[in-house]
Amino acid sequence: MHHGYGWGKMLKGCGFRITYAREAVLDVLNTTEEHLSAEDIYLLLRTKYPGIGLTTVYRTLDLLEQMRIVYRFEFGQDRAKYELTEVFGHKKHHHHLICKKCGRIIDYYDFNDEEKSFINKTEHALEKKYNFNIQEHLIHFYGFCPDCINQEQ
Amino acid sequence: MHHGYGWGKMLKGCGFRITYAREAVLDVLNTTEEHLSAEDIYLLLRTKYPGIGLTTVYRTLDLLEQMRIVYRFEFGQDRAKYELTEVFGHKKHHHHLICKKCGRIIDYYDFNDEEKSFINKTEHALEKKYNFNIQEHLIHFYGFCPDCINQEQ
DNA sequence: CTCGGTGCAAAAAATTTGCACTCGC
DNA sequence: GCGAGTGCAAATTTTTTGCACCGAG
Repeated sequence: MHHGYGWGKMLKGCGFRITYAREAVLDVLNTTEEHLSAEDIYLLLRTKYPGIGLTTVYRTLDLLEQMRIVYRFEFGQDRAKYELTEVFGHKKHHHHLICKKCGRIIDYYDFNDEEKSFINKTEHALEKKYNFNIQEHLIHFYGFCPDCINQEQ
Repeated sequence: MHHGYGWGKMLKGCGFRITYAREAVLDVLNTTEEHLSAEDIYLLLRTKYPGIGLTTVYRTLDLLEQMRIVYRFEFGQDRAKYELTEVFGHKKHHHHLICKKCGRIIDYYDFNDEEKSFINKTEHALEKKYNFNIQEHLIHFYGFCPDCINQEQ
């Protein structure tokens, strides 16, 4: 059985074990394009990997977040959602466009060069000014998607 | 009694009433620089405006968010936090720098013209490409603050 | 005087914890 | 075999809802 994405090595290297539940969660995350909540993952698991509890999914996601294998996002009023980081998943770095009405989330990859240089510059300036060690950023645009614009309040 | 910030007119204009509880919540939001959770606001209220329940604070914040009088933020694992929007508060538009360890939040204003033009450009491009109507953006940088860098994991 | 707004208690929703059992190494 | 990892049930935490009463307009 191969843990093709490097997370196996990553966990082992930090003294954590490779378990059935962890494989299951990572398999689901690798197999979908969607942004999944802990419960979404739990429900998707159950066919292929029966016997895993929701508690374990939460605990696994916490661990994976700490290991920087997944990102945890909070979009709007919903529950937290997770996706693999660039290093461990197959999605490149992207930002989000979120519909305030229906909650639809679009990953967008455009504008990257400009964006990258802007972000780097800002990060450096902030690190210097506030003496912070910046590790990541979050850029979300909120609005109404085409389907919701019509029936907008 | 004057509702000096325009929110009175705003609420009335939309058919909502000016109440003791709403004044109380808005007074607290106006009086602090901090990012406050519903419960923070509830606790701060109690001295000056006794008798208001936490439920009402939640309901008031929901209303104010819908009226675009407050922003609702979710930073990290914490509960949601609120602050007045530019139009109704005394803070200008800003972004956030957040410590992943202690949760400290810094508002920074010193993003330059470059940042503004980058954001505008991006918003327009996204609106065109995805047919979205974009209303706001959220930019957060996450890292470790000076106090936490030392004892970092 | 009439609803919209409110307090309280109770429910729901999301996540975390305690504990005995299991399984990776 | 030892201890990290797990499932289950129960607890917590945060937010929402039901309902009778109150007060703004």
